[in-house]
Amino acid sequence: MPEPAKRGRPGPRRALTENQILDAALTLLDEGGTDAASVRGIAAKVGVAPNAVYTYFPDKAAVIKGLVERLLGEVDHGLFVDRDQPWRQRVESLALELRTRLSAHPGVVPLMIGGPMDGPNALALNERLLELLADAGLHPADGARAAYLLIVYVFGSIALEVADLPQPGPLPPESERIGTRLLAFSATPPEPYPRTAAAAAELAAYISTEQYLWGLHRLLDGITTS
Amino acid sequence: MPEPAKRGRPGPRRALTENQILDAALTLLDEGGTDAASVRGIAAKVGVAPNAVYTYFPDKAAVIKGLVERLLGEVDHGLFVDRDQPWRQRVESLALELRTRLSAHPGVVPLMIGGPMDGPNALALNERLLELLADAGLHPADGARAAYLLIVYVFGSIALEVADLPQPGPLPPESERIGTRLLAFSATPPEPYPRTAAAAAELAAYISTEQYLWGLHRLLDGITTS
DNA sequence: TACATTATTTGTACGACGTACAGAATTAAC
DNA sequence: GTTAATTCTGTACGTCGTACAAATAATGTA
Repeated sequence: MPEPAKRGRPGPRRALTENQILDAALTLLDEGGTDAASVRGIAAKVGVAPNAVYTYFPDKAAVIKGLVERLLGEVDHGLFVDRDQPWRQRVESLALELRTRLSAHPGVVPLMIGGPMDGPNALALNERLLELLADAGLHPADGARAAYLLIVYVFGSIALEVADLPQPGPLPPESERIGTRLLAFSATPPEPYPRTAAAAAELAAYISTEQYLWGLHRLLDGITTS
Repeated sequence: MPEPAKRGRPGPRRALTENQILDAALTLLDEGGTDAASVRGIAAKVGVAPNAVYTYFPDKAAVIKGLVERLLGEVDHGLFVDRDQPWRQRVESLALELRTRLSAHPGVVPLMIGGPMDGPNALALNERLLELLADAGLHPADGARAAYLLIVYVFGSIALEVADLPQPGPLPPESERIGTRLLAFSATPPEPYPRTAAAAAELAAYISTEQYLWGLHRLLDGITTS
């Protein structure tokens, strides 16, 4: 929505766009963890003075907010708006899609939990979920509560996963912690401990996804039998 | 566990203790929010130079960790270790106790989610929950999964509450459109019901607790019918 | 009592952070 | 060519976490 333009115009060759800034922020978060998204770092990444960022965003919080919004905007609604599909499958698609999108950028999760998610895309997703549950035949009141439960589950699950993962580059000194965690949470204790960090990460990913689905099914059972 | 002491001894009047530092940190968090717990602020609160804190904690993260641990150490185990009580009630007691403890200090929640919770008290709680579920007759594998689900639910719920996400609003008026009703308790309360801020807070507290219990029951239903 | 030893606290300093403000640079409209 | 609008930079302030060395005060030993 660019204003109709007044007298004078752009600036000097316009070195920046909002999306470049968000790209830089996301890259930094992905490779350096939650604390790596500094305004100065972002500016450096796009080759600009630190305060140039403030031409496009009022403050750092706005950058984060924009980033979260863009991420949420990427979720594929096509997966769960199809009214001909069984509703449980649609909920599952939504939950899995969200999880996939978010855990692809673990550094973002603490930031998005840190502040209110009231952007248009967040609200749109909320709305979709409510519609979906209404399609499932739930009374609006029950639909709202079920939506709450599902949202809590999705975000809680991701937050827990992220909190457990090593934030910065190198993996933790000992994979012992992963081992005990899996022992506590997984159905079958990993008989052979993962040798390499990559194997450990892969196993953890598999188990946590499987875990996630199991919990989701229990949730759905709870909702339907109420 | 103070070392047996060598030759010389204390310092100059020992102005500090770990607990005083944690107290100051908690007070700051309570009255100023998550960002208010700065090392300098803590030091000022106990009337000491900023770096004096580093005599007792290696860094700020350790202070936070100590604070979380102390908080978790305060949960009353007596409420749910009684094997003669019905297990569902015991789980409920644990979940509610945790929620009460944590939402009494909302500023702490993002901090505790920010890092792994691997302190002794956290692990002890985990252990208690697993024992409880074992008492309930759940197969160890199912117990572990149920524990995961419950933990996700408890922390996710609290995190969501703290993050000011859209929670289900007042239930009665069913004629309203489903989407807009959810907005009733998000970021800025529009015009509806509560007149005073105190009344609104009270109502919100009631609703979110009630919501929490409902979700918990759905969870428990899901677990038992699996 | 005097001394040496040790734990605690402070003084000072550094680098990184978010961001405010004034000006330079650049472009478009007149 | 002048003018007005926009974008970016230079510089600066206050705050943060925290490292290092010196000052302080209490203790155990002599």
